[in-house]
Order: sequence, then C-alpha cells, then structure tokens
Amino acid sequence: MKFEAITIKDIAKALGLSTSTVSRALRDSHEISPETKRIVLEYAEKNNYQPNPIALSLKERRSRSIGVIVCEIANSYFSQVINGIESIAYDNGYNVIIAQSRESFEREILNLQYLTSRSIDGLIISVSTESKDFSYLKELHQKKMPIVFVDRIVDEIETHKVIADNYNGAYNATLHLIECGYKRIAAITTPSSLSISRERLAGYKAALIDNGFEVNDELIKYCQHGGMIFSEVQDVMNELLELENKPDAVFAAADKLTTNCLRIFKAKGISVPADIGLMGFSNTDLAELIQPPLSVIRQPAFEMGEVAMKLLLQVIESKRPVIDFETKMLSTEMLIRGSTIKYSNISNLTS
Amino acid sequence: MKFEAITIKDIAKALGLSTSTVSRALRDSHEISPETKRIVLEYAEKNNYQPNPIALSLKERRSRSIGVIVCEIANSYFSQVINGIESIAYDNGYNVIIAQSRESFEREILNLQYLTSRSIDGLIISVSTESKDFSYLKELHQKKMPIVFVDRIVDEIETHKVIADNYNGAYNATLHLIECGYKRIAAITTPSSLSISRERLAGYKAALIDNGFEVNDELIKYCQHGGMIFSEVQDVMNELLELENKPDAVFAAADKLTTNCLRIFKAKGISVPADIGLMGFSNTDLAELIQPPLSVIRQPAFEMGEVAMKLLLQVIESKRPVIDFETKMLSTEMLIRGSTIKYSNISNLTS
DNA sequence: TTGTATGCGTTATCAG
DNA sequence: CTGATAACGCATACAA
Repeated sequence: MKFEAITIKDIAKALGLSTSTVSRALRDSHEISPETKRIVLEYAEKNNYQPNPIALSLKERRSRSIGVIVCEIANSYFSQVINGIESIAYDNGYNVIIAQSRESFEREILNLQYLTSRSIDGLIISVSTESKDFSYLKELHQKKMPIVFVDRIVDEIETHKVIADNYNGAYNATLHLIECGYKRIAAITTPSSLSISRERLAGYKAALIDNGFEVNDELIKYCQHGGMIFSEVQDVMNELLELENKPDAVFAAADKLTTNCLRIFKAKGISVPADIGLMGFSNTDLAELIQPPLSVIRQPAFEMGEVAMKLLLQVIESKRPVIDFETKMLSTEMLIRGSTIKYSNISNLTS
Repeated sequence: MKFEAITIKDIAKALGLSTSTVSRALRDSHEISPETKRIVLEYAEKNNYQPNPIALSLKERRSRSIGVIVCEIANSYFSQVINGIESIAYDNGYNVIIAQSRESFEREILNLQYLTSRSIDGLIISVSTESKDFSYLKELHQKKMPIVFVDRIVDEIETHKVIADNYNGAYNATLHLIECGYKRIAAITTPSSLSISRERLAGYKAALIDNGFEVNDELIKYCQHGGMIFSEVQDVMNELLELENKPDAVFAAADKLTTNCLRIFKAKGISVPADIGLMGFSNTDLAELIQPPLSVIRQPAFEMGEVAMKLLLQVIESKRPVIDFETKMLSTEMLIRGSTIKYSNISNLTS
C-alpha cells in the first residue's frame, strides 16, 4: 500500500469500533468515554495516523491552501513577498501554491483556472504587465473567492489591496536626482495598464513640476514587458540616448528596469553617476554592494506579503463578503549612495 | 453558493440525465451517443463546468501537486530552482506547493509532515543546514513517496539526486585564486553534515594540494547557519583576520556566505581584490554589476530545478519503485572578473 | 456513549 | 448506450 496510509476505517476495524467513534475520539473531547478515547488516541499515535487532508477538503469544502500568482518567483521583490506570505500561512496551517504568469496574460488566466474551482481557499495576486482585461478576476471575485492584490492591483475590483507608497517613492527618487543636480531626468516605466506604473509616473511628474521642471513626454519610455525582455529595455534606452537633448539621468520604475539599465550602462561604458544619474525601484539585496552604491527605492516586500496573507486569512475565516475592503499602503524606503537609508514621509496605513 | 461551483450532478439534473452519463460524456469518446455527448459538452461549456480536483484526488489517490522544501525562497539560487521546477510542473498540469525550512530542522520536519500523508504526489527537497537526522525522510522514502534531492542531498537515501559539480566548481574557484597569485587562501563553508560542504571543501583542498600548497585547518571556518546569520559570518571572518598569518584570499562555499563576506569587507573598508581575494559560490544575477565585478561560481539553478522535476515526474508516473536511481550532475559555470565566463571541464551527466 | 447512514464530487462496475 | 450503486476518507445528524 502506497504510503501505508492508515485511515479511520483501519483504526475502527483494528479496535472493533465504528468509524464515527474513532472520528469522534480523534476530534471531540466530550461525547466520548475517556477510556475509548485513550485507546483510539494511543493506537492512532502508535500507527502514526494522519487524517487525509483531501478527504477533509472534500467534506469541509475548503482546502487550507491558498494560491499565489506572480509574474516570476526568481525576482527579489516577489520572492520576498512570497517569503512573507509563506511565513504567515505556515503559522496558520495553510499551504501556499505558487504559480507564475511570466508576464503573460494567457498564463495568468490558465493559472487562475487551474488554482480555482475549489482547490484554493483564497488568492493573492500581482497581475501581469500584459493583463488589461480583468473580467476573469472580476467573475472570481463575484463568486466570492477571497482575493487580495499585492503591488500590481486592479482598481475596479473591490477587495483588499496591499501596495507600497509608489507615488512618494517615485517622487522622492526623482527629487533625489534633482537634488544631485540633474536637469533632464528621463523615466523608463512599465505599461500604464499597471497601477504601479501610473502611481510611480505620477510621483515622477509631480517631483519635476514641484521643482520647476517641465514634463517632457519624449523622456518617458514604456517597456511593455516590464523589463523581462532585455532587448526592449535596450531599445528604449537607445532611443533616449539618441535624442538631440539627451537625458542626464534616468528614473527606472521597476526592479528589472533598474538592473537592466545598469547592465546597459555598463555595456556601453557609461558610468553611474559620473556620466548619467540612475535611481530606481529595486529590491535586490546587493544594491549597497555595487560600487559606487546604487541608489534605489525599496518596497517593504516581506511585510507586504505578510500583510496580504493576514488580510486574506481574515476574509477566509470570516466567511463573510468583504464590505469594508481596504488598501494598505506601506511606505517605501530609499537607499541612497553613501549607505544612508532615508524613509519616505508617509504614514503606514490608509484606507 | 460559494464559487457557484457547478458539479456533474447539477448538469445531470438540468439535462435529465444520470451522473454517470454526464461523467462519461465529459471523458469518454465512445460508449456514449454523439448526441448526448454534444448536449452535455455544450451545457458544461456554457456553464463553465470545472471538475472538482479535490474529489478527483480523493478518487484517484493522487493530488497532482508536488511539495518543494527549501531553506528559503528569497535566495537567488533557490528561487531559480523553483522557477525551473514550476516551469516543468506547469507544463504537466502539476501544482507546486512551497515550504521553507529557514535552515531549521524542526521546521523541515513540520513541513514534511504537513506536505505528506497523501496531499502531495512527490517531493523535491534541499535539506536544511541543521538537519543531521534523516530518519523521517528515510521513512517517507520507504513508504514509496517519490523523492528527488536537489543540491543538498542525503547520500544514504537511494533516490534521484540533482547536484551541481561542486567539487570542480570549488576546485576551479580555488585554482583561480591561486592563479591570481594569492598564497594563503582561506575557506568559509557550511556545516560538514551537508553534502555540498564536503564536496566543495574537497575541491578546495585538492586545488591547494595539486598546486603545492598545504591545507591549513586554521584557515577553514564553518558557519553552522549557512550564512543566514550575519554575525556568525562576521565572527569567523574576524577570527581569520586576527590570525598571525592572515589569509590573503577567501573562498566562500555558499551563496549567502559569498555575499556576506562582501558585505563584511565593505564595512571594514577592505577592498576586493586589491586587499583580499574573494571567490565563491553565488547565483545572484548582479555579480557582474559589482565594480570590480565579483568572481563567482554559478550553479545552473534553473536547469537543476527542471531536471529535478522531470525526474520526479518520471517516478510519479511510472508508479514503480525506483531501482535505477541516478545522480545527475550539472556543471557549474565560472564568472570571473573581466566578464568572461569560463565553464568547468565536466560532462553534463553522470550516474 | 456508541453505531448507522449520509454526503462531499467523481469515476468504475455492473445491470439494464 | 444509459442508469443505479459503490467507493475514495472523513465528519456529522440521527438513531439506538
């Protein structure tokens, strides 16, 4: 017998009891004679009885596992988020099932279909850069699937959301470049269909305007694949560098964009910050080891994962529809050249 | 109704058929009239019927999900491995359930218990640095749970294993330091209970001996927590630097050790490679961006994940006990200062 | 206090 | 070709 799976039925047979008695002995405290309970428990212990979680799921209509969909696990930010999620999930006896969209809408939908239909109790998702049609998610939400969005949220769906303070993060990043004396600051960002893109770009623009600069659309470049495809970043960078009025600094609005900008500069022999300024979102833990240290905006990834999982649990366990859904905004932190960490000036929570 | 889960029974009732007919229409091709089949399929399609995977699991005694236990997801190497695993799993309709041991034996066991007892069809594991007693895994293996080890393997358990060519990786790393002219090369490594530690240390020693150096035990330091605890790495580094005959280079035998060594050097104002040589295992994708570029030994993490998952699938689907288990060894690659990538001189597979 | 019967969603077996 | 029934492992309403 595979895994020698011992069941309640086996125990019942061995002990000359009925399955229900055994079942009760295993769960209840009263409604069972102490003696029988002892015998059953003893036997169960000795034979290392483990309830079959699948049978339990079928009966209780809950799987005690939650699904997580991100574009890619092998991305510092997301792996840190998942770390936070797993940490809380573990403490509460939940399994985490991982799926990657790889920034593809099609895969996102497939993963969604795959994870749903009762096999998960809830979903934490950060939508892909390609996703523009969220009807599938909406439908899922209407069907009362507990959903929590992290980072890349969908505004139209009324449920809990966990985001970083993208606006102020981008604002401060741009401000930092301005304070360093750069005059023509370009922005490389992800598609405007993503919430994070819009928030970050808004912060970038506001910082420029607040400091007497004008927003120049030819200095704003979008990467449809969120930096996943290196050549795309290369292309937009080339466009920027071939401009009549070249930018003297770049604000990169996402992890992969920041590191890929760095790669491109290195390949071209352009040194940061001597030849060009660079500031961007990035959660890599090696930023401070780059010489000279790379200035970055960091999202509190682990905490975002934790918060998301806590909110999800709340929804799952309450079993009520979410009326008072909230958007938790966690502040970003800025790691600037010279190893100082500067926190953004924002409160931790908003609703 | 939560998720409005439509079942076979619902379809049967709506169409005035029996559940078995519906079931057949959904699976079989013959043994059912084309007409009924059409009607059922049409209705199922229209109402977006999705078979309940949990009920299927209960019936088929397989969950189509596999468990993965690593010490930490937020570690470049492991997140890349998981990426590879997930990639193959996805193609084959399997779910990946992630658990983290955080280098704790206790958590490893808890995760193991949690994942097993029929809720997973197979297991891919990289054991924690703390683990020395593998009886639980052995028991699981005896109970025919398909297991594949990645990276940190357990020799005594006869099943598929996927490793990198640690010996040659470490050998070449040490050789590189020797070729750079360093004379007193220290090693910082993980506990010798781990297979990777032994293999890498052996490579380090062999390189020294082959080149006329003697192995000096006071230059070999162990970190019980595999680099997870920064202060521990600091302590052993201090011990090394306070030696009468200080080392002039360090070989770091694991990802976290390499990056933490770098951090320590930076904090102490010791520059690499001018003041001290450093070469180590590391899968961070930013090594080449550190100035001067950090020389590292890279494991083919993604491929290791892929291979592990393929082997696991093979075992799961064959349903036979593994007689001809094999150890797949993938070659490491060396990224050395100056951006050249040097491959180790080893064939891709051994058994 | 204990046992019997039922159902969770599905498929396989056996009748019809 | 189709329908009734049992079974997967468990929990529980109901009966004893």
